[in-house]
Amino acid sequence: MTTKTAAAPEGRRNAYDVLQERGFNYQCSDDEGLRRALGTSAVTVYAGFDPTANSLHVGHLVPVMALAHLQRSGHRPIALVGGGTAMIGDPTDKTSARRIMSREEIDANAQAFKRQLGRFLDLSEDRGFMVDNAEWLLALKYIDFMRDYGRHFSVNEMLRMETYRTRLEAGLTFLEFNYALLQAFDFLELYRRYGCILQVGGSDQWSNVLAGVDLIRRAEAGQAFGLTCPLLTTASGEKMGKTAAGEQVWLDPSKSPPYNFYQYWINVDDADVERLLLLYTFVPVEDVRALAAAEGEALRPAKERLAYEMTALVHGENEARRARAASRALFGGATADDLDALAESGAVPTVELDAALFERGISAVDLLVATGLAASKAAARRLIEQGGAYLNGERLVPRAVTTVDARGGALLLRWGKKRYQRVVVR
RNA sequence: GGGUCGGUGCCCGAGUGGUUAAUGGGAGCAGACUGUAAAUCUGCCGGGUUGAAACACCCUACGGAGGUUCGAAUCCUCCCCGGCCCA
Repeated sequence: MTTKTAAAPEGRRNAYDVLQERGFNYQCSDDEGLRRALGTSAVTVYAGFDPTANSLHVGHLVPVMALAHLQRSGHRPIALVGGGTAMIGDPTDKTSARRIMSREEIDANAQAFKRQLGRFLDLSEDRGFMVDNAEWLLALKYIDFMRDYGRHFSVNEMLRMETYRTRLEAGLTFLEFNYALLQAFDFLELYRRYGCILQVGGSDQWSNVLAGVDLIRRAEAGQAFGLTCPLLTTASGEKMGKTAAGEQVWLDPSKSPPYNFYQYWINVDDADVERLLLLYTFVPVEDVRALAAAEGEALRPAKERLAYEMTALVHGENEARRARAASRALFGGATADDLDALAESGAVPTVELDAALFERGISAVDLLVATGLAASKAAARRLIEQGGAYLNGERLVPRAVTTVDARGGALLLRWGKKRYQRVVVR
């Protein structure tokens, strides 16, 4: 895999500058100091991920890419899985407490994370590795912890943090209030065990990151750094990594199929393309600038590049090629027949339906429901009424769909302008 | 523990005995315009049944469980959860 090549295109440039140029640096505890540290020797750096779902999603990926760039510049990344902290829940950006997860669930999620992170980071041997903070957090003794570390934290200071201030109005439990202490302790532990002196995280983690830097100074008189990446929002101000419908875009192909994943990226706002190419791909900066210089429809190649690179990184080149071919065909005016070859490979979203349904004739409404395009019959009716349903490229009216429509044993449904669903008659 | 205010549809937030599937805003979906972009305009926006269509019928819904009433999101009782104040 290309991401695992040791020699970075950036050569021996200071990793700080690489990150700076690509837009990763949002806040830093000490820009000068960090730049110097990164330029002096190989640094051990970590980013944490709480295993609260069985897959990472694209929102996690910015810090991951930051680690990847650092690794390519010769530094050593640690992917910290928050098996211990997941049992508490980070109050940041949440209006209510997170549900408590079981140990088994957390472990299974952590395993899934490791597989996915392996596509971006070389987690073998000495190049980089993964650790689970459950290793030290679960063994903590309350009294010892409070006496040794609790005294380093000022409640006055914590209460001034934005994170807690907002939660003070909605309600905050002591359990969650502790999250910052534990994350700070993680950093300290990694500092002690592996000489880790840098934590990278999303900008929402800023206060937690700083807490760690402070703790290392107070407890060990050591110098560590914190760096946060911009919390991605789209040009229109919404959180990045969610589909229009508000669903997360996952890395797990069973949750977000490669085709959908590809489509997500090709549909981003014009204004976001350049930033996303810089943050989410390894495309050289000059190339990104050139691609993104285009305007209007000419920006399409830039979006295609973004979608392709992302899909290739997450799902591999093969899947990326198939998704791209399917996307081009679907939006290039291809008919159901043209799509057969593509569909064979499974690149186009496809469902199978029993031939008997078509032999006796299935209503347009039922067909939309049966294929999963419509969430309910009411929704399907609504769509047809409004003229947003298409069958084999023609507007679908309320009628029975039969084998006549399924030429070649397949038909192509479209919901609105963008959602395609191929149906194979079996 | 005491007092007090509150828990409404995906979110925010009106409603305080019937005309309420429940004002309004946001989100979302569709159409028009476009470039698989944005903005704008229009329509839709709990589910199901019959139907060409429904102001037709049924179910579910206003934290939970009971009750009062011809009728409740709206009144009463108990419980659960949260804010604020006091301890």
